[in-house]
Amino acid sequence: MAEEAEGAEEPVKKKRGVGRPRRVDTETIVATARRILTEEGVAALSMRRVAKEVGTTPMALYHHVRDKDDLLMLTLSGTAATTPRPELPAEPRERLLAVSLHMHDTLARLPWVVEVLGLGDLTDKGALWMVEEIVGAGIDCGLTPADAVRAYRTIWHCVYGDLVFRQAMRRRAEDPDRKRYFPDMLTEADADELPHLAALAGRWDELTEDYDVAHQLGAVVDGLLGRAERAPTSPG
Amino acid sequence: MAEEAEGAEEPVKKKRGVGRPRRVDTETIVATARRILTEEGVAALSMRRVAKEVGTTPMALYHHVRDKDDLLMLTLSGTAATTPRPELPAEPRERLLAVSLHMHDTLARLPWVVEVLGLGDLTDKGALWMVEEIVGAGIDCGLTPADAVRAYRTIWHCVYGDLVFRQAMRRRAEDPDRKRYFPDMLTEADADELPHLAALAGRWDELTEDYDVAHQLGAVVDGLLGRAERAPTSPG
DNA sequence: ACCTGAACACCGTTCAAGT
DNA sequence: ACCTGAACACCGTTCAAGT
Repeated sequence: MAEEAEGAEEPVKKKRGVGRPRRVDTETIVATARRILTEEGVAALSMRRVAKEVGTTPMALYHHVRDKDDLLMLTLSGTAATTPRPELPAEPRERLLAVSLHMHDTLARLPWVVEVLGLGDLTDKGALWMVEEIVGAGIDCGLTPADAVRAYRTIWHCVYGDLVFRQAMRRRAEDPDRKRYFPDMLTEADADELPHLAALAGRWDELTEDYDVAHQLGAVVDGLLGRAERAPTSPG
Repeated sequence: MAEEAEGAEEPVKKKRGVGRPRRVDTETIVATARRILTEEGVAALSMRRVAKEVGTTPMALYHHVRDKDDLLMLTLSGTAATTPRPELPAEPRERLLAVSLHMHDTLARLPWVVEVLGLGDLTDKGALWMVEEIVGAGIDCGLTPADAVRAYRTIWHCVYGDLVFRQAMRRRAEDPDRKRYFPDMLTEADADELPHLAALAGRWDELTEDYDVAHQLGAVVDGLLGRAERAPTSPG
């Protein structure tokens, strides 16, 4: 029984390179795509590249996936399971914040996942526990189930937005001859129309780097919980 | 000489199909790209397509823009000016909310802009008044300038996230044979591990459609303003 | 059922050469 | 300075045919 479980669990990989190309199975295709994404990012993934690395023709892939977007979504499944599930505080507001931050910090290490998530689907079953915890904690804080879902969505937007623009910032930092726009585009003449921005221009980069998602999420959660925030969180 | 001036000022367009192609200028290139983006979206934009519509070779474009990303960023300039600037309430918290919503509603009508903004730069000078107003309103509500910038960034993440996933939802709705993942992936067996999600699965689509950015932003702003929210906003 | 070969209609960008 | 032609090294996807 131990062996059976072991064999069923083990991913196939390209163990036998000798014989003629074998029939490919969907999991090999998805796993290969996931490896390319992890190592080189979304821009490096092409159907032809996956086919080549799997040892088949591009068209063979279309027997297992509908199209490239479908393949991208399939690569998400199982990624949440690669990060251990943390211990969570019992107090619901703290639990809500802890899960939100766990979500953020996990994804910050998986830049390709952020790009694929923009396609908009929750496809990794192993990630649903985070949604469950956030919604559950919201309810425990006094929100209605519907409001807890709305709160989850808003928190997700904050997390996702931070990740997207953090990645954009990193890309820009890596390409040194990239043009800068804001705040460099501001001239002295703009100080009349845009006084605060003109005053802050010199500190903009510093403020961008200082941006602390954890702190901001704390404030956002306070707002989302509203009056429920001050409801008695009975200390035992 | 009159002809020379006429030719120089007037945007070229394809008025004269007869003669050999004229020298192209950057603004024509950018305007053509912007038209393609407006009419057909980011996926339809290619350097070759722009070159063809401008009446030149792909390589001529590289004399005016660094690369495709650069062209994309240049297309943003001037788009904010296409939406009239609204009257804003005087009360700072309401002004903050009104500008944030104006930002959202403007971009909801410009889906290609949302895609390009993911590149991460504020390139349209005509859009900066919104940042100025949000930061200014934050300061008027009692935030420090630094906290007002952080608040602006968090609000922007909420706005951007909503737009991205709203667009993804629309895309999915337009492709009827696209696979659905959540909540369809939930089985009865998941009700143990994911009780709230299982209970809410049937209402998920309804809750997604009901999501009201204005309402959520109101809560987020409350949280961001924190105690300053109740500070006296001296009426004179 | 699953896979292949060839083809269609494209990409972004470099390079050396022209005017 | 500005533009061109040809080339390089790719794309996603369709179709008809093979086993």
